[in-house]
Amino acid sequence: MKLEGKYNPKEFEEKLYQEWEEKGYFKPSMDKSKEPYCIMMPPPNVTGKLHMGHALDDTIQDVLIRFKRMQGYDCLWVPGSDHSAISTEMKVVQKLKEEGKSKQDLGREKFLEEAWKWTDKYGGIIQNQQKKLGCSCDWERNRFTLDEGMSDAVLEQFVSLYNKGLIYKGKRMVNYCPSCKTSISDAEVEYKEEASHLWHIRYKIVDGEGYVEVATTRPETMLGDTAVAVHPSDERYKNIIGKKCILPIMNKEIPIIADEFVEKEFGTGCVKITPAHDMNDYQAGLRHNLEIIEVFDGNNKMGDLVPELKGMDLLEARKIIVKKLEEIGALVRTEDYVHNVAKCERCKNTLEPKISMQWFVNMKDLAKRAADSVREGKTKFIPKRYEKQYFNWLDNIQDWCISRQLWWGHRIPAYYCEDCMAITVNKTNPEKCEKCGSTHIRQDEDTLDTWFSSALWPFSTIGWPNKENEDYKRFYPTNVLVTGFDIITFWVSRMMTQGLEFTDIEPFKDVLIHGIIRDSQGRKMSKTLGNGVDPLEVIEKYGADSLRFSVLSGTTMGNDIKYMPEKLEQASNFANKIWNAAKFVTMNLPSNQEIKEFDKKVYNKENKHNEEMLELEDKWIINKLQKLIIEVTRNIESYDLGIAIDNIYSFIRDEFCDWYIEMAKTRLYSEETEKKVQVSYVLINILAKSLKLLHPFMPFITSEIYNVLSEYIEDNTEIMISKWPEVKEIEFNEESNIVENLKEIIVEIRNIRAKMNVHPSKKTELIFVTTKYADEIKKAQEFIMKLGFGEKVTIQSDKSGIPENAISIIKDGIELYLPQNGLVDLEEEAKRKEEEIQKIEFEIQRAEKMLSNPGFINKAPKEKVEEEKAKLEKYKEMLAKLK
RNA sequence: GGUCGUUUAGCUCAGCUGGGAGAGCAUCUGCCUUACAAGCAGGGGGUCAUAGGUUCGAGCCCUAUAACGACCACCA
Repeated sequence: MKLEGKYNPKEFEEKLYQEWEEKGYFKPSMDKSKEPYCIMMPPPNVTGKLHMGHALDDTIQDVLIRFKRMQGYDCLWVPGSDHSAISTEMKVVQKLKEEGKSKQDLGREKFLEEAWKWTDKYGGIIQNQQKKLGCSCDWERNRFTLDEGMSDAVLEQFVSLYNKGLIYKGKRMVNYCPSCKTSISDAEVEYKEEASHLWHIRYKIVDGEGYVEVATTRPETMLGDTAVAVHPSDERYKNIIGKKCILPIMNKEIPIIADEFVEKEFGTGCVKITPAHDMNDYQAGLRHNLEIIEVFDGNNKMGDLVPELKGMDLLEARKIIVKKLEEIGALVRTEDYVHNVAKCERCKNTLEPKISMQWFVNMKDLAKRAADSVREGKTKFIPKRYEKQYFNWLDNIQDWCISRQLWWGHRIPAYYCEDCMAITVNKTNPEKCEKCGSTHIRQDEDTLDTWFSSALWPFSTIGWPNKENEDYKRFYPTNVLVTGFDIITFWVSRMMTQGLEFTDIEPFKDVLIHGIIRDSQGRKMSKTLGNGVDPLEVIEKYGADSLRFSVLSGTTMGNDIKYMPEKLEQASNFANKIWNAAKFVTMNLPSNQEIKEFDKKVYNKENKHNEEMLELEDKWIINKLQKLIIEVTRNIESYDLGIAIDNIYSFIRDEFCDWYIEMAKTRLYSEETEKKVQVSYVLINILAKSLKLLHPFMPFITSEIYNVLSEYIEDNTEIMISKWPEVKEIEFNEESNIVENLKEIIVEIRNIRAKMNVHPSKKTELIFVTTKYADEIKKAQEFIMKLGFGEKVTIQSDKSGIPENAISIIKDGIELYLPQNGLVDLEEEAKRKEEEIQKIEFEIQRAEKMLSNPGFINKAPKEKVEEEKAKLEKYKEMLAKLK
């Protein structure tokens, strides 16, 4: 079989994926003799579409899984999706709105029906896109966070934490999103700078002269002020502490209190305290037992403190209040001011701190344990610096607000007795109150934070809480979690806390953190900017392999990646190059039987190559490949995927295509079958092995080509289930060095010819003067002649008979002379030689300087000193020959 | 305010535990050499942000500075 036509990924990518899936290659074998390896895919939003971030995240995981699978591990990669409470509910609400309906109109049950319909309609899209990318995950184990099993896990989690006293219900100030109409956790708050004003207002002091001046960014909250605070050690205000002042508009007396949290330097050093609408004020209010007066109603409109403002929009009311303050002379001045405003991570609207009854998880001990695990190195972050981010979050953690005023999600399994008010928390719907036995019970209306369920992902996906589940027993804990740094607080830290709590072990050994993909201008890709790149369009145009290559080549874990279309060009050019190289290799082959016969002769008893079966250049490329195998294996194992793929790239392109294939041609075109078989064997094997190395990165093209090659080689399984190449001992170092020298000489010949503008058709005699390498050069003369534009290769032991004006090229142990034959400009050649001499003299100076430095001689490692000495000798010798 | 990251060729970025600066793209020169013009061969281009320090030796380690970026904190 031969490869034909041009590289066209569309012709085989889809087909191959189907074959892999049908043959069950994505599923683990559960073979006990193999070591398990497991990755849980971070679940994307169930109704989401693939974006570049997923493409990167999935590619990394697929590389690791495919690599480990080839290394002989029993691999499981579990895909899935997340119900994404807020974002999905928002989408469904939006859809209903377009139909003129509201959530409340429908009621809970009907709404959930709609949400499921929505999920069924848009769910699964991303899975198909991941298939296009080549993800080798086990789709039969695909999970959804609202699945029955996963929901059961959440119930188990909630009830267990509740029974341990780690979950409690309480009235607290939480971040409330007026747009999503739910409370959210601290992690879901984003702060954004916003230009605003600082209004300075003065409150008249009772029983005394003058005023206290406070500053606020939210004058509309002043209606709910219940105190003014100053710093206890602030000399300016010592005498008014304990006095009262009059709150304008409300015309009521509020106390002046002292509290450490006040910054003396900020503004006037006096702060108005509105416990109902500010986190700090709330805390201060608790400390000083202040009355909590809510200014806004449940819909985030003005309440009825001032009848004329009732129901008014907040900003509207602000204007009126400012105007009123101005009228009564309470407004001192207005100043432009930029400050941070809390925004909802989901909808980007401004959050409102709100006191309400919510469910919380007491995080302190859970967080400490999770942090300690990483401190003790039981779970490692790559790169390590992200551990700081993780510690920073966990070490300063607040209790986690887990209740959401949403319907789409896991409903809180708490039941209230309408008779005795007791709470029953139970996995299954209780029939009666566990305290008084009343049947008048109703379930809590709220659902749980999405992240509460995704915190269980590493084990709830494989059967937990059933600890006897085969998958759970075999694959937990998982090996590595691959995700972006933006999700460390949301997800990684929570999986760690819950994993340790429920399974007593870290849910993953490594946490591999990657950056985000930015647009070509370095901006974050976002819907609002419309600068997102659709991976599917990229696949359509360049193929999945090119996309995968482009997100990994030249990157480092943890650093952001700029999207560069040029990189896709590079990738697809590379793929095209491989395609053509493979086409060439399969073009002039002897029969596969002959090659396989040769294969049997090529290894001796010690499983080392039979030297007599191989030519010099064969040994060189084998040596190079062996080094590559070791490199790439190490690179992938240390997660240096960018380095790994670039190493493979330069081997295939620079060594195999540019040199070896060219060297191979003379033998391949020869009439002698033996030579043809020999070189074909090497070509096929080097290609096959480099394809194996490349397969985790570019699974499609490597597979398509390997299917053709496999009939010629012993290891004729499909590449994705073939064995990862191994090297016991690197062979042929010496031969490799000789070829490297010859390559340098050939480059020099080309260089001279290029400088002198010699047409390729004009050949010259190549006279080698060497005693050391005469045999090798003789063996290599055919390819030397071809690549060095020679018409004839002569090898001699001295310079006799060489014309005086011949061009000389001197390398370590090898001299080459090119008779002029009028090819070359004499002056140019003299100049070139002079430059060459200067270069060598410079090298000699450098080495001599180093070697005359006593510090270097005494302190540098011996090998290094020897190396420099050897270099000096080499250059001196070269110089002597040149002159 | 705290923590961290980045700064290397015209552009985008690599550079593993310190031991002669690399890639891709762009650019210039010459080639339709029967795998590949989506190509081949060759070339030019860098005070590795700045200033100190450690070291025989620093792009890499330490200190300070600057610019940009991220995260955390949130001061009204």
